[in-house]
Amino acid sequence: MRIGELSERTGTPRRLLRYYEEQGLIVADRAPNGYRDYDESNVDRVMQIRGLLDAGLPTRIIKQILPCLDKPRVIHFADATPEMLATLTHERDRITDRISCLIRNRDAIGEYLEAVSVNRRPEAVPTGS
Amino acid sequence: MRIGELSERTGTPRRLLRYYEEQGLIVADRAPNGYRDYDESNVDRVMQIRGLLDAGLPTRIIKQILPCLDKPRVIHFADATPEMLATLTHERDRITDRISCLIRNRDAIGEYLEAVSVNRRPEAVPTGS
DNA sequence: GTTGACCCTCACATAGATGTGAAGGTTCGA
DNA sequence: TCGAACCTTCACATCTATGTGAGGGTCAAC
Repeated sequence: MRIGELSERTGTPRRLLRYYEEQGLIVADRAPNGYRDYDESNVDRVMQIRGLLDAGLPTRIIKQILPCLDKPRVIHFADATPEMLATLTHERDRITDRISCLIRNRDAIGEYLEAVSVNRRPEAVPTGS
Repeated sequence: MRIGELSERTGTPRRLLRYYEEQGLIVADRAPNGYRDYDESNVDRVMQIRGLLDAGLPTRIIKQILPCLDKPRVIHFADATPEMLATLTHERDRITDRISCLIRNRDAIGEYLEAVSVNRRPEAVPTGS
């Protein structure tokens, strides 16, 4: 598929698809006329990328994570240098931190919304404190 | 406490503490000489802010979330306009999306690391596919 | 064979979070 | 009273992900 279709199917501006390619996050074949030619797997990959970017990861890190997401993984074990494994471990832990932070805050928002929906103007809310 | 101490205790450059204030995320009293004067609660608040920024939320959104985090909440119910509640609901859902994305990817990294630790150079990995 | 809808590269612009430093006031201890 | 270590504001710089558009090629349909 060409860039327009990928753009539509992923809701991503063409500009960014080219940018992700420049950053080494996706690869595209080229048709004889120079047009980029994407295969089906790029749809999922682009969604992954967007999700991770939105979650605050920079392209530099995403690039290192992406090989983990391909199944079967066999081919990619060549990348598994000790430094790479250390990086991955570290990033995994940082992601875990992010997750707990987000869960905490989401739950706080949830509780707030709950409290508001129960009583638009409460004098006191049982917070346990 | 003054900005230097808050900076040290939160691991945040002074520059950013001033920036967060400018964005309306924190407030500081002023000593007679003009120095910012923070109270204890700002330590936690700054950590919240940094966590959320790191998780990809812009200061504009963080500003709207912060009131949810204060307990007791009683005072803040004044902010609970319908638009605000809609925004919060929406942001909560977006955060939930981010969380699932991060969990998916973290687990994928985990599986990758696991696979590597079991066998540095496997011919085939049981992926279920 | 021209038009319209694609595609290409290149390049400059923007926005948000952050780095850095200048120019200057305050406070405190030697 | 001087210097060190704070603090202030202001302003320009940087990086990353994006927006936008110019200048130009390709191709299918009419």
